[in-house]
Amino acid sequence: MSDLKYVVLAGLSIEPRSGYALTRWMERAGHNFWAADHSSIYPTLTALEREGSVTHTLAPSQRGPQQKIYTVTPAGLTALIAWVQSPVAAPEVHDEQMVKALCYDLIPVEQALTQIHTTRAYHAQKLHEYQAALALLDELAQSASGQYNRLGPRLTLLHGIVVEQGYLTWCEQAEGLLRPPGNS
Amino acid sequence: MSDLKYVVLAGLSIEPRSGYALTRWMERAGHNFWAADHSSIYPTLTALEREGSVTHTLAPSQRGPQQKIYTVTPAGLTALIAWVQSPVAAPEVHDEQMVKALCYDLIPVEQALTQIHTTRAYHAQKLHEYQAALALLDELAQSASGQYNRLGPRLTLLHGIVVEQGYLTWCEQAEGLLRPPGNS
DNA sequence: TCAGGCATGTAACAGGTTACATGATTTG
DNA sequence: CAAATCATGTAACCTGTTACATGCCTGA
Repeated sequence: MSDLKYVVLAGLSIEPRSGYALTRWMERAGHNFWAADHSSIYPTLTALEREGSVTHTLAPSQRGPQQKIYTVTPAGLTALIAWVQSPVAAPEVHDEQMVKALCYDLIPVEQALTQIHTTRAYHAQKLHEYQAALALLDELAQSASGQYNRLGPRLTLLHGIVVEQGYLTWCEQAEGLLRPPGNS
Repeated sequence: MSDLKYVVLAGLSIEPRSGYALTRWMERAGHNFWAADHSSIYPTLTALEREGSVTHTLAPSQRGPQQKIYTVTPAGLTALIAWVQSPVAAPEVHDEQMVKALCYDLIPVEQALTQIHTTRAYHAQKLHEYQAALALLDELAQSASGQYNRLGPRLTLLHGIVVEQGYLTWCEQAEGLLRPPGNS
């Protein structure tokens, strides 16, 4: 039972969705804490359905073919809750930028700085997205009658924001260290 | 050619090491940006040697059996430098805590708070380790004649510190949101 | 009509993890 | 003398990715 199952269950517990919508959601919201591709999500949904954790109903789509809208079953919810209560594992990171930074002594300073600029732009963009999403959440929380006022999505968004801010801080520190001292 | 090859090359470019020492290093320093186990490091070293990127010499050990000390070859260094200069990929994260946080609406607040306390303790510990390592680096940089004064290790340490600080910030925010309002 | 987004899936391959397997040396 | 740490490796399994495969609908 891989963790991806629980990620998918978690995604569906917020709101029933199609595999395609789940993929989109993982790209946007989920990407700051879990990476997954549509080609692993579809088989996971099939497996979850086989074991009785989700069911699907067919629904027409505005654009494109019919969708399978997946919903968490009571059994699936029970399994999800049990997992949520189990001890957390440490986060696992694979950050190429850091491996490259580790080797910045081996390349010209200019190139290292250029690379960091690119990285900074990427994370500034991400920060922007998360902040916009949080603003949207706030709006929905005020207008709607509480069903959009879940803690979960807010917590992960806050995390994303903190992470991106941290990365930007690091970029500045790195630039400071790389730029030759006394170079204005 | 997996990225792990370059992680290993990067680790060896800082200092020639045995597979065991590399594993230790990945656990400590490397764990904040790349997760890998000894059972993937040994085969990677074998592969790197087969393609001429590293060589090894045998060395006796104080404790335990003989070690294979691996060194990066000129060809390996060239390959590493080329990779370092190539565009960076976005970091890939798999953070269980965030998936669970996403589901905190489903469990009692007390349990969520307990889980966050555990997480906070973990990251506080990590922060401590990284700060101690940075202090050690500073010492070495002052005393030794520059060979310990590489930018790379300092950059990744700074990143680790920023990341852990960010995580601690998030834990506080999460506690604030979870704790029932008006509960002193 | 054609490019792009919607929508779902499969197959082959690459990668990493768990567990297995071995054995020396030191510390308590 | 037992446990922990040092030290290196292998094999089976699981998982996930890349690429392949299909087809509808909409807007330019």
